[in-house]
Amino acid sequence: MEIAEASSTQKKIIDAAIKVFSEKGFEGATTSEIAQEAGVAEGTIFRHFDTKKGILQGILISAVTSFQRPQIMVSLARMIEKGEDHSCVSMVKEQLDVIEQQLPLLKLLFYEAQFHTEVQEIILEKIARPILDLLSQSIGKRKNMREFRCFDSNLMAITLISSLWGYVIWKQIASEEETIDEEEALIQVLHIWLKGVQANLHDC
Amino acid sequence: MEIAEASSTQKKIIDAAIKVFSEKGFEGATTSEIAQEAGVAEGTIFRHFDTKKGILQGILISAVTSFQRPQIMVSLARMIEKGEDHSCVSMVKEQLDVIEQQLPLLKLLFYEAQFHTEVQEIILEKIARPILDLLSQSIGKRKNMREFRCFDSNLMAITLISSLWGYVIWKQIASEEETIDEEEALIQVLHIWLKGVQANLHDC
Amino acid sequence: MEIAEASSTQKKIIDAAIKVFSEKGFEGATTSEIAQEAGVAEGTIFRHFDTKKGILQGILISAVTSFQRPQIMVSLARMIEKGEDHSCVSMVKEQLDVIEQQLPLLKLLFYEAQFHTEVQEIILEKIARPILDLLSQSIGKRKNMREFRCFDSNLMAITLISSLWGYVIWKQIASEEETIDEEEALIQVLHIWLKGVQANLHDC
Amino acid sequence: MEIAEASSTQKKIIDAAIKVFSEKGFEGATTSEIAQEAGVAEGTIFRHFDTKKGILQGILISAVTSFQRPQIMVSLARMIEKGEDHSCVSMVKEQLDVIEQQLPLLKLLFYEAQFHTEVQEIILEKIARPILDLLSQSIGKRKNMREFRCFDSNLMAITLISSLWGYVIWKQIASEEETIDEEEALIQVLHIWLKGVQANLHDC
DNA sequence: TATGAATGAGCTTTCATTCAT
DNA sequence: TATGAATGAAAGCTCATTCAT
Repeated sequence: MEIAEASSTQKKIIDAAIKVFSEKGFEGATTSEIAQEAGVAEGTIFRHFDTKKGILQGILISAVTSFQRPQIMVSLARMIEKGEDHSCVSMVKEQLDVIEQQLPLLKLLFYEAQFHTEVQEIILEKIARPILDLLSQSIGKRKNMREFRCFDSNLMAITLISSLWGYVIWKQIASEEETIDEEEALIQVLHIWLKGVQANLHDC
Repeated sequence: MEIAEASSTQKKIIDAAIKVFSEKGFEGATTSEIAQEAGVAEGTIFRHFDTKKGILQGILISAVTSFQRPQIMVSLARMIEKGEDHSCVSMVKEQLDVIEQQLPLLKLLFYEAQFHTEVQEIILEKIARPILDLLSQSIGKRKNMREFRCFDSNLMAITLISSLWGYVIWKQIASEEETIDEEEALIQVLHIWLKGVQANLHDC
Repeated sequence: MEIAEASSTQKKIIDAAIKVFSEKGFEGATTSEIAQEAGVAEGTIFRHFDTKKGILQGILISAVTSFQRPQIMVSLARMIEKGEDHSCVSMVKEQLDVIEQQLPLLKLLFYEAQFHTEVQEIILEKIARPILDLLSQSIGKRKNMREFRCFDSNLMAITLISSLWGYVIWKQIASEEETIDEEEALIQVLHIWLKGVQANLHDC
Repeated sequence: MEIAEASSTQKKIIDAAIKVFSEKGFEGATTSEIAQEAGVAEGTIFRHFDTKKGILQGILISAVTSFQRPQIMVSLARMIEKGEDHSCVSMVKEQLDVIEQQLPLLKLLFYEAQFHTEVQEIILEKIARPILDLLSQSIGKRKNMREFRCFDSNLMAITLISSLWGYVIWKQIASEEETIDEEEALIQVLHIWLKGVQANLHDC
């Protein structure tokens, strides 16, 4: 399994880079630190990636695979199509925990996108757009059934995603504060959104 | 007026640093670039700030003044207390534009907060917390009047703020796309939230 | 004398670089070695020259000044115009010693010219061409007086220069061998050339 | 025929190294580039040569074979012994073209000789000295016949070689200029030298 | 106080060389 | 024997910081 082994070095570097970039930011991280974390020589990094920026793109490519159609979004879409569903909420909760673990990576990618056009384009086309489309479609179906208000579907999707995002970020920041039960909090966030987008009888 | 002059130099540096940090990020920016942008010698920077990080804190301090109780939040609080108010919406819209102009700075501060504890603390205590308290209080009043659902006030506030934040970020990213009228979009976002938090008669 | 001092750092670097490049070649030399030789910090080099190659160009520029119309060539031109002149020979000898001291630098510049177009162009236009023109003109005058053969003037000049160059190089390489007296050798080289280019009565 | 194959690999490496060294200089060339040019793995180079410098010596050894008694020098020696001979001139011309094709290699070897004693010694003993001896002997014979001036034989030989060398280099550098016919130029160079060394009746 | 040349530690990157396969 | 991934020392270069003026 030579190929597997070859790519295993690459994987080690990617994993180390995710860790170090997440902790220090892209510019704040050093290749020597990444090498050490990966347990390889610094020169080895540059046999696998042309430049330091190349590592970032490598991370992105590997991230695209796992974020392109994240399970949480599929669950959310299902929840939207079927109306609120408590079994669904617990699934969403579970998957939100996964997202939280990757929060530093996500923040890194979204932030660095400002400075690296290639990164921005890939994130937009391969991550943000597919997710948004997925949710927009589900939202559109409910709109057609007159169950959701006839607002802009994208906007409704964004409202949902950013509410969840805001909740996750807040949990991180205010970690030591007295907060309500996590599952309860998630339910409240989803309830607010669901009720917010529900159509009145005489709407539209 | 030497003091005035000194502080004017300081202001020039702060302004230049905001520009350069916003464009390149904190680590990506160089003090020499900031000096050039400010029209001062590189050494001069270090008469006003001990270290590069000191400039970031300087920015933060000057930002705290303008963000501590930003007009937009006051308007939002008023809107919450009085119920939806169209005159209020147009004010919110106006102030959201101001926010948008400072978006790079805000993103910078929020992002760098991860890596610099002092920055994080100041943002939390001087910006995030006051804003959240302001909104939470207004929300609390409506809750007491049984007009808002008896959800966690902080959570409701976060849902509102992050919906608006998400909307602003999306506008930036998807700038060239066909989007609905900005004012209409803002109204939709606020409507979703307002309806989402409104109490049913038999709630709680 | 601040200006003098500022440029003195630059001069120190140039002088050190001439020494190190001459000893190790351009690629074989390191900037750290140059810095050490110059007695400055390595970083200082890059305040004065953008890149390592920039140092080479800096050397060239300073060399152009001293080689553009080297005294030896003026003496040679005079010798050519007046016919052989023993006082002239001793002057040429003297100046040839100067050239010899700068031999490593000259070899460096001529050799590196192969790899750096900018260097090549400057050497050609600012050093080689003026020298060749100077000699060609003097040769031309004698040709017009029917005292020199009607060969190509440039070619005659090249024959002279390269004979001298060959002699100097040989002296270096075969330094420890028994060689004839230097002044005598020089006279012989010049005699060969002078007799070689002299016109017969019935020439042309 | 493993030995034959091995040596063929070695030859491929030598040929590639000549090309790459000629184009980039010794220090400027990389072993990876040589490997690629040779169509072998980088590691393979080090099965045939201990170090990078070893390749240079390998080149030198293979060059010694072809330069030790180059045909052009034999032709020149014959020309000297017999006096000017037009059939000889055209042969010299032909062989000078061969030299020109190997000019980069020759320049490389002569230049690098400065930095590598072993290279210098081999060039001196195996190339320069034999050539010089060959010409000196022929010159000596004419001197004995009172047909050449009683100058130092080595010096006369050097004058001849460097005139030709200077001519070849000049052709390269000033390639795009209007120059006289190559054969005519060569004849002029040789005429200048021949007439320059010819004895007057009452010489010595 | 403001300057900007100098600093030197530390960065990203290169490359001759090694070695398990 | 040939391979090419891995190595790590050292390269060129950057930049926050200092300090004499």
